[in-house]
Amino acid sequence: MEKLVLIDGHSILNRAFYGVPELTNFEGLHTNGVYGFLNIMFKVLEEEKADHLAVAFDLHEPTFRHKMYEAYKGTRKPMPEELREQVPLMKEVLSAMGVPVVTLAGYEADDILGTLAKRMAGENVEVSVVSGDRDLLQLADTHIKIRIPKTNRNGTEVKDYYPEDVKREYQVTPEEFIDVKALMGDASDNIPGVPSIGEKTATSLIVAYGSIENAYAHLEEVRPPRAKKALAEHYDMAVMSKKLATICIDCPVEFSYEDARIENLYTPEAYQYMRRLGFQSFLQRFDAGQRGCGASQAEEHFWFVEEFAGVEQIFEKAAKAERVGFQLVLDGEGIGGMGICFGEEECYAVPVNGFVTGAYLCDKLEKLLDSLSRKEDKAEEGNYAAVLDLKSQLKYLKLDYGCPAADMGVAGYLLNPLKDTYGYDDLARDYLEMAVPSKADLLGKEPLGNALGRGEERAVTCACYMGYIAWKAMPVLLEMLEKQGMKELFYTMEMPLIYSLHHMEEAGIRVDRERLKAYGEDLKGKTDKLEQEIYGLAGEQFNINSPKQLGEVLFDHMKLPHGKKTKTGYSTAADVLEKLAPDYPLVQKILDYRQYAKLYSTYAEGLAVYIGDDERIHGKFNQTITATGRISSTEPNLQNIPVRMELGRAIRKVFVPEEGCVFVDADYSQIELRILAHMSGDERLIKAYGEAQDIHAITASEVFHTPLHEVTALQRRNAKAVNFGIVYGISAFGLSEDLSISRQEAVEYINKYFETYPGVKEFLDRQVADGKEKGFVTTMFGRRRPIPELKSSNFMQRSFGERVAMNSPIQGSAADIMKLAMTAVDKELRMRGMKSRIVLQVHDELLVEAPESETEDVARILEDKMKHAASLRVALEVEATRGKSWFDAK
DNA sequence: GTTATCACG
DNA sequence: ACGTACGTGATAACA
Repeated sequence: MEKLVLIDGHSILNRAFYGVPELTNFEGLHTNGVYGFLNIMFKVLEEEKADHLAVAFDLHEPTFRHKMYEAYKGTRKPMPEELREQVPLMKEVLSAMGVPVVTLAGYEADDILGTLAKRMAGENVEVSVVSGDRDLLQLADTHIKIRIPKTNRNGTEVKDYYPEDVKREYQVTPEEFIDVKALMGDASDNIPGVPSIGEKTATSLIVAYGSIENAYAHLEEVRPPRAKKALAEHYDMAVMSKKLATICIDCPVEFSYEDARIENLYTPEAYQYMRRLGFQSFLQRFDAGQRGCGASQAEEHFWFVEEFAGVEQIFEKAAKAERVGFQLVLDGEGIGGMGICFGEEECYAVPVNGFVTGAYLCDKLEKLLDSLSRKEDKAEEGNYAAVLDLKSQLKYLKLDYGCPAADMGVAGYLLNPLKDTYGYDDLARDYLEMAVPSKADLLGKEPLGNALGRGEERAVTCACYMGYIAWKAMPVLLEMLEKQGMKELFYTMEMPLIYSLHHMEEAGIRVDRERLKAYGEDLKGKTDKLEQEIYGLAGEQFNINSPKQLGEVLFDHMKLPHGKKTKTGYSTAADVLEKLAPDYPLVQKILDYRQYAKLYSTYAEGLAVYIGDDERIHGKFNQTITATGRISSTEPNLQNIPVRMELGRAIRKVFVPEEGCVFVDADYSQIELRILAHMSGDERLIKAYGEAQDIHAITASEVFHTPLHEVTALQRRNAKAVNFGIVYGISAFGLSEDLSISRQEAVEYINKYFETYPGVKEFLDRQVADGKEKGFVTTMFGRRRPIPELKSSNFMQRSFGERVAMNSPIQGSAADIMKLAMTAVDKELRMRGMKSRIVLQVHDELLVEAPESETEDVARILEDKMKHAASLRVALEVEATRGKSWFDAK
C-alpha cells in the first residue's frame, strides 16, 4: 500500500520557529523556522518510508470560516517579522525540492488537509497528516494517522494518533472531538464555545451523549445544572461553534497524486537553497552527482600525478602561469602531498612518493613563488599566488615577509569574520556559488595524506579542490576586499602578520617543568584538604565540581538562601556564592576550592601536556577566529594565564626565559580608551589624555566636578567602571551590576559622563546608527564586523547588537594597532639580526625573550614600535618591564 | 555535544 | 516589560 505524507505548512513552520533558537544566514535572513521544518520533514519521511508528499498552506487573505465569525474574533497575535519572512522562503525551498505546495482561496490549510486525507484514504492510500495543531485529530481514521511533533530536550519526537489513540487520550472519538472543541471553544482559533463550559464539562457531555445535538435533545437530563443552563441558553452558539470547528473534508482542491510522488528531493536547486541558508547539516544529504553546477565540470580536469617526471612538469608549467593556487597536505604525519592549480583544466593532486618528498615539494614551491614574483608580465601586484591556511604550512615552507603568497582563508575571514571555518568548501560556497564536498564529506576523519598516498579518488578530488578553489577564489575575494576598502588591511596588516604569528609559535615559551609540577602538587594538597573540610561542614560527600550536586547540597539540603537560577537549576556562580560567603564558612571554602581546582586542572595539569622536548610550549595563535579582529590563542590558551589573584599569578613564575636571557614585557596603557578619544574626537577627552597620568582619576574629577587631588578612591573606582562600561557598549544595568548600585544611580553616572564628554556620546550613537544602516561597523583601519542582530525585532538581540556596534570599532582598532606593532617589532628584531623573539601576545601586551645583551635595545624597540604603530590624536603610552620570569616582568 | 563555570584582555 | 555589560578558550559534568 502506498503512503502519503501531508504536512500542515504554517503549523509546522510556526512550531519550528519557536522551537529552534534564532538562526540567521550570512545575509541576516532568519532561517530557524525553515531549518526546523526541514528537520521534522526529513525525520518523518525517513520514519514513514513515504512515497508521496505534499504541504498545505493557508493563503493570507481571510478565509471562509474566519470571515463568518468576524464578530467574535479575538485578536490573533500578529506573526513576528522574523517568521513572516520565512513563509515565502519555505514555499520556495519546497518547490525547489519538487514538493507540491497546496493552497486554496477561501479555505484554510486544515480544510485542504482534511479533504486530501479523506480523499486519498478512500483510494486505498495510507495517509499521515503532520501538524502541530490538535484540531486535526478529528481527521484520524483507520487509514489516516495524525502526527504531532513535540519538542523536548532530546530533540523532536512525534506523537501518533489513530482513532483509538484519540479515544485513549481524550475519551472521545475523532468525530466527537469536534463537538468537545465546539463546546469548550478555542480563543486562538476564534471559536467562541459555550460560556462556562470548559474542557472537563465538554468532554463529559460528549462522552455521555455523543454530540451537541443529542445532548440538547436530552437537555432535561444534562448534569451539572450549570452545564444544562449554559447549553439551553447558548445552543445556537454551540451549533455555530461546531460549524467553525469542523474541518472541511470536501473542499474543491485540485491535487495530482502523481505530482506528489517523491522523486528526488535533493535537486541542484534545493542544494543552492541549503547553501544560501547555511544549512551545513543538510548538505550531506545531497549526493555528489546531484549537486550540479561547476563542481562536476571541474572534476573532469582533476589529475593525480605521482611520477617524479610528471611533478617536475607541473612545476614547469606552473612557472609560466599567471596565477597559482596551492596547499600542502598536512593532516597526517608531516607532509602528505599537495594540491596545486593554475587553470580551469590544470588541477593536480600530488602525493609524496619516492623522489617526490615533502622537502622536494617545498623546495619547488619556494622556487615557484620566487620566480612568479620576478616575472615582468605578472598580473596585478601580489595577485599570483593563492594559498589556504598559509601559517600552518610555514613549518615546512620557508617563506617570510615579502613573499607574494596571499592566504584566501584570511581573505575570507576579513570579508566575514563571523564564520567558524574558512576551508575551500566554505569559500566555494560563499564566493563562487559552487557546491563542493568538504574534506570531511570526502574522507570523514581519515587523514588526507594517507588516502592520497594510495591514490584514492576521494583524496585526489579533495587535494585538487584545495588548490583549485584557492586559485579560483582569489580574484573574487580580492575584488571584494577592494570594494569593501579592506585590500590594504589585507596586504599590509594581515598577510605580514601571518609570519609574525608563525615566528612566535615557532619560538614558543620556555616553561620550568619541575616548578610547574611542584605548583601542581601544592594545589593538589590544598584542594584535598578543602574537600574534606567541605564534606565535614556539609555533612555529606558529593562532587563539588558538579554545579548540580553543589546546588542541591547548598540550597535544598542546607536551605541556604539561593540567588539567581539557571535554566537547569540553582546558580552556584562565584558572584552568587560571594554574597553568602561572609555568613557561611562552608561557602567561602567552596569558593577557595573552586579556585584551586581551576588552577590545578586548567593550568597545572593542563599546561604540562604541552611542554615539548625543548622544554617549551608552542601554542597556536589563531588569526581567523574572533569577530573583532583580535588574535586568539589555543592548545593551550596562553592569553588567559592567571594574574588577578595572588595564588594564580604565581603560576607565571614557571614561564621563564632561556639561560642568559630575560623577558621584556611591554603593554599598552589603556589603549581602548585612547582609541575612543581618537575615534570620537571628543576634545575634552583628548585633552585629558594630553595631561594625564591617571585617566580614571581625571574622568572622576571631570564627571563629578571635583578637583583632581580631591578625587576619592570611590569616585575613581566608579569612573573606572564607567570607562569600562563605555568601551563595552554602556548599559545602565551592566554598570549597576558591576558597581552594586541602583539602576537609577547608574543612569545618572552615564548621563554625567556623556555631559562631560559629548563627543563620546555622539560617536557611540553614530556607530549604532551606521551599523543599523549598513549592517556592519568598521575599525580605524577599515576592518568590518557584520552585526545581523541590529535588525532583530527581539529586544534582547537588538540591544546586544547595539552594544556590539559600540564595542567592536574600539576593540577591533586596538587589535589592529597591536597587529601592526607586532609585525613591526618582529621585523625589526630580524632585520637587526637580533636573537630576541616575541614569545607571547596577550591583546595589549607583548612578551619578548631577549638575551641579556639585547635587553635595552629590545625595550627601546618595543616602546618605539608599539607607540608609533598608529598615529592618533592622543599619544599611545607603553610600559615596558623586565624580569627573570613572566611573574617578575609584571 | 551542550552547559556552567572561570581564567584572561 | 523585555534581561545584559565586549571579546575569547579549557575544563568537568552530564545527557
